[in-house]
Amino acid sequence: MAATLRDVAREAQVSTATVSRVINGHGNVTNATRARILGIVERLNYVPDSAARSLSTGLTNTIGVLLPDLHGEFFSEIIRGIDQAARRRGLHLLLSGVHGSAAEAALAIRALKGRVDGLLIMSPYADSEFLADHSAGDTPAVLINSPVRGHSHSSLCVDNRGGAGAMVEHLASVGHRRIAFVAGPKDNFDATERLAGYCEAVARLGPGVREFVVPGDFSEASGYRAAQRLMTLDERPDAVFAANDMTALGCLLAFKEAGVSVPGDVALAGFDDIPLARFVAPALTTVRVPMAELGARALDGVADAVGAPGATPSSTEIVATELVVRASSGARARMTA
Amino acid sequence: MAATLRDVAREAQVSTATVSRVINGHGNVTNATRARILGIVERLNYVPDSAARSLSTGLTNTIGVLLPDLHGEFFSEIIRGIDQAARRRGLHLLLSGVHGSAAEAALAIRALKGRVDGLLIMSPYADSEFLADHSAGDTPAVLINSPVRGHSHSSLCVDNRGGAGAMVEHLASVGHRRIAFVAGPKDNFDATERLAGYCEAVARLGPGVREFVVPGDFSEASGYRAAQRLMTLDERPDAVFAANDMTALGCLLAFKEAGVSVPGDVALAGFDDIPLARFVAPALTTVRVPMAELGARALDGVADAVGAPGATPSSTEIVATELVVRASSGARARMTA
DNA sequence: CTGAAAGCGCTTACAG
DNA sequence: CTGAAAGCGCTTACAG
Repeated sequence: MAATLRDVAREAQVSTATVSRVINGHGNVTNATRARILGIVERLNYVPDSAARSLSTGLTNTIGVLLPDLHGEFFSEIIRGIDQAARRRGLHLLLSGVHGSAAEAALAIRALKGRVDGLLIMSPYADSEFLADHSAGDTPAVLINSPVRGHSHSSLCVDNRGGAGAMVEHLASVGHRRIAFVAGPKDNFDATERLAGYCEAVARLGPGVREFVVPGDFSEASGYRAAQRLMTLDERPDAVFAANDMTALGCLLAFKEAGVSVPGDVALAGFDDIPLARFVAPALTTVRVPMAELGARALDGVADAVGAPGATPSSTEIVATELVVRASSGARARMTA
Repeated sequence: MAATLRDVAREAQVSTATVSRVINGHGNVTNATRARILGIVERLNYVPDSAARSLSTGLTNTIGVLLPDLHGEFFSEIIRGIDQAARRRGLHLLLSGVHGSAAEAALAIRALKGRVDGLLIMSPYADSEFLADHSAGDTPAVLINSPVRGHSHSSLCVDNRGGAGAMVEHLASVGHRRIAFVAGPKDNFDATERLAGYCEAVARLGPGVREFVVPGDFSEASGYRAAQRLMTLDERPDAVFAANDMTALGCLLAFKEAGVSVPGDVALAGFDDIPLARFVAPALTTVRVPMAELGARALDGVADAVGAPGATPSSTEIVATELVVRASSGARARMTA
């Protein structure tokens, strides 16, 4: 059996209150007693029980993290960011993976009660209404990339719209006019925002540039099909902008197989900047999404809200993206590794 | 304030014991009382407090996961495997990221006391001696890929040795004789096991095949340097087997720059089967490490140990690897996507 | 500077 | 089938 506070107190011939003070560094204790207690703590290898501590303080020093089914790199990058931020603050992370439905997500949130001080939520089902219903209300939460901006919770969004716009402008700036867009899933927030950014930019660029959207679903296969379809067109596009990198890679494959040169015959661009993007030939021009930063900022947001209850400003922050120009867009502009 | 057991009991005009029985499904309660209580639970949106429950039951239904600094894909795959297994068993996951030293890892383990029922540990510092010192002994734990096979804890290892052997045999079977090996870090367990597997296989294959090892450190850059060095040799190898895929990609780059054809002039193989392996040209022959399965099996191991305390068989399981033959090894055998 | 005591929210023998 | 009571291991006003 592991030693308890009482064991230490008995050995030291003091009350548990005194031991507790020493453990928690609450000054008012003689140096002598403190030293004696610390010695015994050491000897007994005493470690406070977190459950007990949580029960009496009402604090767990733990943040619950709800994540959807993310593809590999994103998943790991965002977790890394969250983990680093949590480590800096001495907080623990309770992870809750893929939730296939709103009901599952709700269950996961309930199960976290009493285990966490705050919630970091990235789930397609978690809008602010959902949270109001299930989050017990009193638990601070920040939503990542949530479609609905709640008034009761903070949220953090990737600037998908701005990033897509910047890409369209880049493609236009290096001379492309017929810029097609391979869309993502219609019910995906990132996907629809990127599409919107594309449309806005095209509209902005005026009559020389026209909108042309092909369906896709973020998969490599959908990119492959989209590219095949684009090649059958009478008026082929001179640039293809895919809603994400995997889709762009599918396009690349189809172009290669068809003997269409990238960027010679057609420019290609993606979104995300997955690690593969640098390695394919030609290297893929894309929009970088700073996942680690997103995770870290979200964690910081929750931690701040936990620290200053009530004073939650319930903001909506936008995380900027970065245009990464590589060979595939056929730009003669600066090249990035 | 969220409702407590007592609130429910008061409303239902029963004791907290009865409510507790209903909540936990302990049969001996009238259907009438049960229904009444359940109704109130619903109305008050009562959710049991986990900290309190943990304190009185001594169980947290949570497994602590200690991970080192893994590169992206591995990290996410292993977590995914762990998460799925945990979900199946209704367990929560407390994540503890990168630990740069044994002291840090020890601190992390201590901090988990009272928060977890068991430990899943993947850390270069966590051998069984370390665990005996810090794990409070009573917490079941399984080590992933730990260099030391403890007698007090179970461990799970990737069959690095067998995988490397299989690769050497594959390369030999398609006609290669001068098979060089680009090693990994000397203090890395995976790396040294792979090297050992290579050496054993070379010895097994007899006089026609000789051992030739070049240093490396798992990085792409080290592969690049190794390949350059190999090309200066009087007797160039006809196959290069790198200790991991990133190293192999470095070799590939060096070969390409030097105008050395792969697999025409030299065959190339890696280890890990990172996603990139399929995408490079030529696609990389490699050894797949089933990370998700590794994670899932480790979680299951901990959960079983938690369920059956004392009866821990403290086994050492080996997780099989899989030879993945692609174009880079120049095999005329079956090709895998 | 130190201690006695109540309390955090639950569970669980033990009686009845 | 149900309840009174003790206990899980800590923290924290409140006294002294």
